[in-house]
This record gives sequence, structure tokens and C-alpha cells, in this order.
Amino acid sequence: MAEKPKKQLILEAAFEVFAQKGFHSTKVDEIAERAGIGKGTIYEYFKSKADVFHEMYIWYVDKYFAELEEGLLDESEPTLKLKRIVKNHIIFLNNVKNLAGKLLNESSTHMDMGAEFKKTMVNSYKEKMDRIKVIIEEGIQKGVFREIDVTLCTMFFFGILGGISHAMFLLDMDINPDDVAEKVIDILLNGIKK
Amino acid sequence: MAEKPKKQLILEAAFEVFAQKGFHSTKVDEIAERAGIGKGTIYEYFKSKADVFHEMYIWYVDKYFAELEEGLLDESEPTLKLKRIVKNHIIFLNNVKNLAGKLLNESSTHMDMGAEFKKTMVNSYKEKMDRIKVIIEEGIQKGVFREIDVTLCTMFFFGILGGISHAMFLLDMDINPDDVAEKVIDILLNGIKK
Amino acid sequence: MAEKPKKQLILEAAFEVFAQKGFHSTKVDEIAERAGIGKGTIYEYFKSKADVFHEMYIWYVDKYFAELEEGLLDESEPTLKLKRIVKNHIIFLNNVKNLAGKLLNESSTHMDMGAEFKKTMVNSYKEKMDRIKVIIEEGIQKGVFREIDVTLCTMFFFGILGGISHAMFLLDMDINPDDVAEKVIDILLNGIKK
Amino acid sequence: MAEKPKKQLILEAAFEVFAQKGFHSTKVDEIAERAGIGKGTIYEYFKSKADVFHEMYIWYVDKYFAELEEGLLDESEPTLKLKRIVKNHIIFLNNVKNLAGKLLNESSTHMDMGAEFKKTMVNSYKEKMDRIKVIIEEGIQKGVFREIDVTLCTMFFFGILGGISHAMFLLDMDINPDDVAEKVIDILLNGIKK
DNA sequence: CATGAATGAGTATTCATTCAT
DNA sequence: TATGAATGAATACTCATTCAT
Repeated sequence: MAEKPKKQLILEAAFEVFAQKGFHSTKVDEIAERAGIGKGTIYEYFKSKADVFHEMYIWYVDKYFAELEEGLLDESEPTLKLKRIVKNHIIFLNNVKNLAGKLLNESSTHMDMGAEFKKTMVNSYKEKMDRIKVIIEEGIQKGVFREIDVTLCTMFFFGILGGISHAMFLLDMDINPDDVAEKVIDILLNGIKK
Repeated sequence: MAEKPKKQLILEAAFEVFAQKGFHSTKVDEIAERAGIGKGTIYEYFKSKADVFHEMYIWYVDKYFAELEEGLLDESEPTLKLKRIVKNHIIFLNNVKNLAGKLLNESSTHMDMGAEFKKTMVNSYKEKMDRIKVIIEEGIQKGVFREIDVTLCTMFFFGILGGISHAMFLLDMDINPDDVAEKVIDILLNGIKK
Repeated sequence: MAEKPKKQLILEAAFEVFAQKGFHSTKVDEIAERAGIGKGTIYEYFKSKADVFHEMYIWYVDKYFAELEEGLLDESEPTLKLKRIVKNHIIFLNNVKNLAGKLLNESSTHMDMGAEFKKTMVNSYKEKMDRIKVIIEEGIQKGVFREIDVTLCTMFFFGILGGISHAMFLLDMDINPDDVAEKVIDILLNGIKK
Repeated sequence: MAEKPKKQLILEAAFEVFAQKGFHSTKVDEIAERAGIGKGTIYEYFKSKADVFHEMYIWYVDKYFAELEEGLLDESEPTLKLKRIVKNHIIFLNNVKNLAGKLLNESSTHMDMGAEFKKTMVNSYKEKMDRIKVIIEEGIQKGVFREIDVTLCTMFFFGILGGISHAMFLLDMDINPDDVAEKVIDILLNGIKK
């Protein structure tokens, strides 16, 4: 009878509902129902609806990174690492269907949810960037990449990931991870100039 | 005493408040107050709060494009055009302070606002993409750019613009338009490979 | 160009709308529109919406009586007079379609419209009753009717008129005035006992 | 501590307030206050204010009939049954004070509350009529009543009941049930002709 | 721990009324 | 006079949160 811990149950239910409906349109009742528990129980584990969102966000980002790191273990070359990130991102998006795209953007909407949450977000944002930055710097050190502005290039790369989410979500595009990753890296590495 | 038309007054007030607080956290009262009019007056010009948001969004996007096109008139080369777009985007973001970033992402949150609004959004998204696509295709035809996947490259470029907004907003980065545009285009054109 | 006076125009428009929708569901805008005038104009002739209703009610009752009296002029016998009242009532109901039934009952709803209006209503109610009472008393004096309780009998008769309105309205009954009047009077005069 | 069920509590509070003020002038807050519960609780048991009214109406009519039928059990003769109905009606009116009269008429005002409610009303109206019709038909079969138009006579009788309510309410008349029932039946049975 | 009935603060929207033209 | 744009008071309904069981 190895039941999942209640808190985890709520977190996962919350992810599904929040991602589908956004923060304000999600009702606590619905999270409880989807988690298969009583509404009151949520307040045994979380201070408020905002708190549920907050913790869920952290859990989700962690999960994202965990899956990402796993994929990175196999690669050693900066170029391949970047390619792997793109591929992973797309696969991740597919896994969580179109939910992720919504969630990722949702976040900025809730800046009004308090400074603390903004801090959490900024941190996870920086963390993601740093992860990429390191790879790019590594590439430069190894002499594989030119001496470009690392921060900018990271932002650059990072923006592309968001752009893919956005496009997949808004345009219901169907994307082949390997193919796209290949092309993205090609452009990133070689540029578009003839 | 050439007063601004009431409807325009409301649209501008709405932009400021929506951008600052997001859709759900914005109270109609506050829009009215910021516009310096009575609450009821808003309903003389708009069907509902959602309608205000909808029309404001369209107005905002139009404004964005108008300023963009203006900047593009001066340039003839695809490369310079792209650079101009980046620069314009940054200047625009600065103009509307950090509001824009929020607004741009806010949109996806309100997918629940009805299919009609989603259509509007998708259209403006496609329109923006097409504008860029054309430039890239032009570059390819002129033999300036390689024969890369145009759609993907557009998404690529488009994502970068979003990434810049995001970074400016989240990290409160101060950015020099010319400098960033220069570097972005450099990376885009030449890639990062040594 | 003998235009109807504005006030009269409003009164008639008000009657149609109030009768169709009831007091609260009637919008001042609609009265104005139906009267073919501007909304503000109503307030040139009436203090408030309630005032429009009030005056309209008086006008309507007067009209009812006027038509009734006209019909009574032809008859001299109490029995025939009562029959005439029934017939008139039915014809009147038909004239104003099903509107009247609604209006008649609507009144009691608006007791909260102030003591003054209640007085008006009670008065018109008493006036109607008195008109009938006199006829019944006349019948008793002439030895045509038994010495029954006049007030009660009036209420009795009066109730029947209301019952007919109610039935016509609720059940969409189609009624032949002459036929019904004949039968009503037959029962009233002779009772139902064998 | 046998508390009354919440739903019943609300129904009774609603009856009092609706009857006193009419539908539109009744505020949901007031019903809650009178029921001694929180405003939100009403929406746990009813879909809307209109729903409260609707269910309250049904409950009220049922109650009316229950009390009526009870009284009818004792009587076997059509004449006595009718007399009993009149008496019961008056007693009922006294019990619910002057509220009933208002309620009875209120109904027609809310025809705009949707077709479903109209159906409910028409049904309860027909039900009431049928109950009386049966008695009259019984009287005719037993040879106690003349062969009059049964529907009309029912309407006739029915109207009287309404007339009594109306008079009691508008004129604040004090009425002795036995006495009035006696006289009403006398007139109904024997007519007013000498 | 778990629950869900009860709650009431919070808000979009309507519409009678006013008043500058 | 006549108008209708502007107004804001008034109100049904939602839903996060509490707490008795």
C-alpha cells in the first residue's frame, strides 16, 4: 500500500490544474478533487493557495533540472551539451503536453504574489541561465566557441527555448526534438550568414 | 481644449494597470480612477473588463508594429533590418518600462478568455513572425544568408526578443540598445563557433 | 401636425413597457425609446421612474373607468349593468392583450414604492368597488336582489373579474365576452344550487 | 438540539422577506440575516436568488394544499367542501398574515423569470383549479348543483378566493372565517337574485 | 490527521438620475 | 425645452479560508 505522500499528491494535482487554467482560474476545490482528498486537507500542508503555487513551482523547476542534468551526463562536448539541452527541453515540453508553456509564462503574471515568490523565480531563472552559461564558457575555454558576450549569448540561447515553448503552445506546432535541436545548434554555432 | 477621446483615455489607463498587475488583479475601479473618469463610463465604451483587455491588447500590438515599421523604413539590407528590429524592441521595452514584458507574457495566461481572444493573439503572433520571416527569406534570396530553415530561424530570432524582455524584466538589467543589437546580430549571423 | 403632448406620449409608452416587463425589469431607456424621445426628457415631465409608474397607473385606471362608464350608460337594470361590467372587463382585457393582467397584479408588488402610491391604489380599488356596490345596492332596493351582504358580494364579484384576468393571462384562454358574461351573471344571480 | 435543516430555514426566511418586499426589492443579504446564517450559505443550497424564490413558491403552495386537504377530510358534501375551502383559505391568510396576498400576486410579476418557473406556476394554478373542479363536478353528479359551466364556475370560485386575499391585504379588513365562508357559499349556491 | 459545511470579504456590472450643452 | 454622455450607488454571486467534528 505504498501511498504517495499527501503533500506530493497535492503538488502534482496542483501542477495539472494550474498549468491548465492559470492561477486565478484554478479553484482550490478542483485541486483537492483532482488529488482525491478533502479541501481542508490542503490547508494542513500549505498556508494558502499562493503557497501551493509557490511550492509547486519550485518542485516543477527542480524536476525540470533533474531531467536535464540526467541528459547532460552523457555528453562531454559543449556543442553537444547545448544540443542536448534543446532536445531535452522539447521532450520535456512534449511530456507535460502544452501545460509547461503556460506555466512558464504564468509565473511573471504573479509578480504581485509577493516579493518572496519573485525571488524564487529570479533564482530559478538565474540558475537555469548559469547552467547554460557554464557550458558556453567551457566552450570558449576549450576554443570551440568564439569569444562572444557570454551573458548575452546565454540570454540568446535561453530565449530560443522560450520561443519554442511559445510557438508549440500558441501554434500547436508538432516538433521533432532531434531535428529541431540539430537545426537550432547549427544556427547557433554557424550563424545564418553565408 | 482638445481633450483626448474617452475611449483612448481608458485604453491607456488600462494598459498601465493591466501591465502592472495582470488581468485578474486589476480592478475596473482602478482603471477608471487612473483614467480620471467614473467607473460607469468604462461600460459606455466597452462591453466588459475582458473587452477592455482585448481592445487594449490590439491597440498595444498595433502601436508596437507602427513604431517598428517606422524604424525599418531606413534600412534596406536584411542584416541591418534584423539589427534594427532588435534595437527597436529594446527601445520599445525601455519606453514602456518594464510593463511590456509583463504584458507579453500575461497574454498566454488568459487563454481562458475565450477562443476569440486566442485567435487575436495567435494572429498578432503570426503577423510578427511573418514580418521577420520575410526579412530572412529576403536575405536568403539575396544570397546573404545560408539556406537555413526559415520558420525555425524566425522562431529562433523571435525567441531572442522575448528572452531580452524577460531578462530585462526579471533581472532589472540595463541594456544599451545599439550594443546589444550589434552583438545579437553578430551571433545570429556568424554563430558562436570559432 | 397635431402632435400628442409629450407627457401623454411617455405615459402610453410606459404602460406598454411596464405591462410587458413589470416595474423593476423596465428600463427608463426603453420607455424613452418607445416614446421616441430622449431619455432626459422623461425627467422634464416626471420626478422619477416611480413617478412615471404612479401617474401611468392613475391614467390607466381612469381609462378603464371611462370605458366602463360609457358601457354602463346603455343599461338601466342592475342585472344588466353587472353583466355589462363583466363583458367590458373582458373586452378591455382583450384590448390591452395580456398586459392588463400583469399590470393589475404588479401593483401589489410595489407597495414598497411608498405610502402615497399605496393610497392611490387603495383609492382606485375602493372606487372600483363602490361603483359595483352601488349597482348591487340599487338591485336590492329595487327588490331584484336578495338582502345579501353588499360588501362581501362586491368583493365576490370583484374577485371574479380578477380571476378572469388571471386565467386569461396564465392559461392563455380565449374567451368570448358575451358568452362568459352571460354565464357569470347566471351563476351570480341564481347560484349553482339546483 | 434538534436544529431545523438549513435549507428549510432559508425557505422560511425567504418566504417572509419575499412576501413583504417582493422579488426585486428583496436582497439576498436580508434573507441570510433573517435566517440567521451567512450569505454564502444560501448558495450552498440554492443556485441563485431566483432559485430560492422558485423553491420557496413550490414549498408554499404545497403547504397551502396540505392544510387545505386536511380540512377537506372532514367533509363529505360538495357544498360543505366548498365552504371549507373558503374558510381554510381565510384562516390560511390570517396565519401568514398579510404576506400571502402579496405572494399570490407577486408570482405573475416574475413571468420574466423564465419559462420553467411559469410552468411551475401554471401547474400549481391548474392543480388548485382541478381540486375545486372535482368538487363542483361531484356536486353536479350528485344532483346538488345545476348543470353549469364547470370551468367557468371554478374560475369564478377561484377568483373569489383571490378577491378575499386582495381585499384583506389592501383594505386591512378583519374577517371572520366562519361568517364569510357562510355568506360566500350562500351567494354561490343561491345566487343574489330574489 | 482529515474533512467539508459555513462564511463573508471582495468585485464586475447595471441603470436611475444629473447636468452641460 | 430636449438631449444623452457621464456617473456611482447598489447588489448578486464567488471562492479562499476556517473550524467543529
